[in-house]
Amino acid sequence: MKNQKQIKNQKQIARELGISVATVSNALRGKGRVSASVIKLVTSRAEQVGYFPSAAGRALKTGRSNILGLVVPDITNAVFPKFAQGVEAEADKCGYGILIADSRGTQAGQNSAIRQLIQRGVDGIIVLPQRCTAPEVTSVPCAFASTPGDINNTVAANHIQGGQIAARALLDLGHRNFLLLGNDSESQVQKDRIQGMMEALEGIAQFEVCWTPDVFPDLVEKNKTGVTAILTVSDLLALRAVTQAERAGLKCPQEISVMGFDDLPLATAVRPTLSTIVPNTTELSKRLVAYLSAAIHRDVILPKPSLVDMSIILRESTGPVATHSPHSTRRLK
Amino acid sequence: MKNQKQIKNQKQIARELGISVATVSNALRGKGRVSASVIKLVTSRAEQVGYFPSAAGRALKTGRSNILGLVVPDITNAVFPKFAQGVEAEADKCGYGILIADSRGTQAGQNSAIRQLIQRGVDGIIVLPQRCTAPEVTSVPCAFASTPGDINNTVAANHIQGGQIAARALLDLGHRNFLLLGNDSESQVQKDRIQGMMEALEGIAQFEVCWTPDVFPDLVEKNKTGVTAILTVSDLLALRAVTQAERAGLKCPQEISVMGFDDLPLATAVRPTLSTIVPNTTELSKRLVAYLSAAIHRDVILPKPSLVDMSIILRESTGPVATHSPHSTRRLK
DNA sequence: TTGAAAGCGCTACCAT
DNA sequence: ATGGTAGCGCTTTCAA
Repeated sequence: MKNQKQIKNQKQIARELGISVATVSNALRGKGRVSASVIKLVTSRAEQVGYFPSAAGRALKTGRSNILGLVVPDITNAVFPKFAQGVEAEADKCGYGILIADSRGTQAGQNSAIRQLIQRGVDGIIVLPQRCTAPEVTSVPCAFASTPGDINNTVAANHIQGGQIAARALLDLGHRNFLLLGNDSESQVQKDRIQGMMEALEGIAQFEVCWTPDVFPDLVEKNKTGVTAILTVSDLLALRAVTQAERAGLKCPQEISVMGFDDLPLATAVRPTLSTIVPNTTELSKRLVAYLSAAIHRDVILPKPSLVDMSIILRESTGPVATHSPHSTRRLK
Repeated sequence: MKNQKQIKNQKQIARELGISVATVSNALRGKGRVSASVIKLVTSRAEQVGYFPSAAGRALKTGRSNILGLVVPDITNAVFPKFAQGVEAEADKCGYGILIADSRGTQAGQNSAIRQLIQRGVDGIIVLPQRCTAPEVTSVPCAFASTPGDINNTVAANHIQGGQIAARALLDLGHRNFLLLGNDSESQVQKDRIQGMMEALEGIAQFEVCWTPDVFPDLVEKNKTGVTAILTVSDLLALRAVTQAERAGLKCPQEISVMGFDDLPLATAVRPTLSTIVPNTTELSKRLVAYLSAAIHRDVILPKPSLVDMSIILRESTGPVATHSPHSTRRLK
């Protein structure tokens, strides 16, 4: 017991210094009117004994824990880590800690996760909703990161715009015959991305949409019919397209270009490295935390919910359409 | 203000019921000697008004927050999510929440993250150390997840054993000429994995170790010299080996087998799917949380630190050595 | 069986 | 400029 280094509190510091706890508190917080000499005395003493305020005591008094909850549908989902990192960094800047909760992909799990977090005393909650399910009404501020819905506290990546810039980038490279690849036609995110692609291609190029729950289309055959570019809704799918193509002897990007989505870590770990559409997780996190912070402090004007544009990173998996290819654009004209 | 649903506390429940707070507390916690009728009365009332105890109040009184800190070197590291999920699940089972902190890959960041967590009042901390750097002494129980070191509160995946089973699996498939692939010869994890592989192969098969910080070995040339199997230290590296091989016209697994490590999500997303060595994150998490829980409650006997064996998953990227191949084992004999 | 009261560590109000 | 004190919500001891 004795070897356990005792943590000092304000009371003990006050006693040792022969002053009151109120003065210690005031001196430490820079509040109140305390003489410079006492401030110096107290702060140096506090430093010396390694004092830091008790989170519980402060939370009880102020009614704030300075902790935000983060509900994620599935931690093993590859897009989560980048997001969590952004949120953690931004929260840290604002003095908040992040308590994570896994909703295990179910609506019930999501609700129970939210309840859990509230009971743990978080000041606000960020939810990455599972398939855009409606939120449960809660007693603390909540912000949602998802595709735009009807709720007004949602911040979302602009997946439609993301799909558009993916398509335009390949149009710029001369491609005029596309294969659009998704793997979950129920996912609003994927639907939005595909929709954006279609909007950008409509009337300018040929395209075919292909949802592949399990079977993968025969890329060689597609290529024979003139396809020179594949737009996918995820890096994982893009990777699969690339490996599938190369196995069949189709060189990427010389004979076929492939575009991914999300800029997962694997995008730069594979060869060819993947061109991809990257969500601005920093900005998303910033807005989510800013919204919560404002709501927590009961600011009158809350930041507007909004869409955050995505950007593009061109790497090795995309290239100009091969002019000498028998399947190139020229032939279609 | 008025529309904000007021959260009830014990005092209010006590007043409404015309009894004392002490009785409410006792009834709710099943402690003390309270009549069954009062218990029923209080619990039903609590349920009815949606009462839940204030985390801050309880923490202040008990000195425990029921929150564990988790320090990770880099959230975007692909092995982290599975780990975090395991820890979160296990902690949840034991009534703990998880507060995450990113050490941003530096020793200084790690120390500051630990300090932060302590200030937030966590009861214990799990650290995934950056390159096995020594821990800073702390005032709360700490458990480390890493390769075995000298510290006695470390739980680690048995990377050496993992390397061994990777090698043995391919020996069983008839392979006798290996290429061992790492990409960071400073990493203790990678060194252990390679060491395990070498131990299993020594005296039984030929092998060559190759550290590839940037340049990738010419697999076709290696294959010409008889190599039929590649053992890597990560799925990412395995994937790169597979794509490299297939680009060069070497079929996987028909002509060359490739083994990964970690069972990242991408392992099943690519073709061929990757055979890999998978750490038992569930067991690791269980032991870490169990250790901390025991330490927090000042149990006399603490669970022993220990190594957790890894297991193997055989998928499509490995196969029997081709008997007809001119480079197969027979030729070496 | 029940209740009164102390006190965990902190902040803020009000006196001095 | 400084200090006394109340009280945040809870648990626990002790008294009734």
